[in-house]
Amino acid sequence: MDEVRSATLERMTTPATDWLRLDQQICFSLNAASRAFGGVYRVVLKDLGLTYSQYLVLLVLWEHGELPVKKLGEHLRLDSGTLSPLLKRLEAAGLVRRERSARDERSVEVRLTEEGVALRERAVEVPRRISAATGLDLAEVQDLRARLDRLTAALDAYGTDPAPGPS
Amino acid sequence: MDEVRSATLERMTTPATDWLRLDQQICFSLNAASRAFGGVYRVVLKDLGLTYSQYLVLLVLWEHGELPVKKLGEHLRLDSGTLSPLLKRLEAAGLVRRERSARDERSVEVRLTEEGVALRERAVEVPRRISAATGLDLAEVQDLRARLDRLTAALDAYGTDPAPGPS
DNA sequence: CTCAATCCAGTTGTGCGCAACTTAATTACA
DNA sequence: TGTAATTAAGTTGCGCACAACTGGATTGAG
Repeated sequence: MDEVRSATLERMTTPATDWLRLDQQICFSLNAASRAFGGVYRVVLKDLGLTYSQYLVLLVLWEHGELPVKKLGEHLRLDSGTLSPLLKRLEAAGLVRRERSARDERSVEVRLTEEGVALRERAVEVPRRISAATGLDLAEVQDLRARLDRLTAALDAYGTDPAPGPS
Repeated sequence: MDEVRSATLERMTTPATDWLRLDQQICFSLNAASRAFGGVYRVVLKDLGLTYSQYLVLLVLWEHGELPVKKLGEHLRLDSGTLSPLLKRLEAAGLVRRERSARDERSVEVRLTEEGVALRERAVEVPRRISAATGLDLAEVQDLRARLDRLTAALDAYGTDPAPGPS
């Protein structure tokens, strides 16, 4: 985007102040959708006694089995500041056990309890109910996911790589 | 991942357990993108001394002028439980004033201070910097916004209107 | 007019997300 | 080998989001 000096041209390009309109902000739509999802998940997960974030942790554990906190965080884009108390709550709920790795005393392995494994049976229906609430078909979901993941990658690069190209 | 034996059936009906994979969850991509945005906004808004949510409140006030808390919440999809403490902080920062409406003593009018109005000048460049970080062009942004807004509407209807069709 | 229902802002309590920090263990290198 | 740098998990502090609730103002049905 170039700087427009001339007053005449300025009328033709959108005035900078219009970019400050709420309904122009992609991030707001994103944020709103994310929170709307939260509301639906809150209802759907109520029976299981889980929050959405706790559900995500269990998804990863159901898929990958025992994992150190670090790896869990890489899958979920969360750090120990978020995960430590969350895992403590999951442990208190009897769904998960944490134990120091023997191989590396810094690391803590997180694994499902019997109860945690068993919960998967009841969680199987969750994605279907969520999918129904979105009203999206598979192709739309995959397209949207791809776009969002690219967007996330671009945003992650900000600061790290302000000029993404051959230097 | 399982080897697919009976191609015809298995292809059409993905095993329910596969729906529990993290990378199938649209909400996770959404959530991740939203948080990635948060990181960029945190950097960009640091100079202004604002959080992203505070910035959104100011966007609405810059656009609409004085508003009661209720209306503010409707624009932002937030309730008083979130807005009250947030507005208190904005007031403490000297950007906003709150006063009981004379016409309706239940209502509280939120208006910008001189300082709050002045901050707009410095905020004008924010959308440009955010836009640069996303790497999206205008058409992509608008398409994505439209999709997300439709998704939000569908999710909002969940519970309220389980069968949205002509009756 | 009356009083019950509704509405608005605010408070409380819980959980998430993240920066900044601490502690302890491991690794690297001089 | 000894020590400095790095790494992992946890803690603290802050702000946001939301459910559930309170208290006071307004509205409306009778």
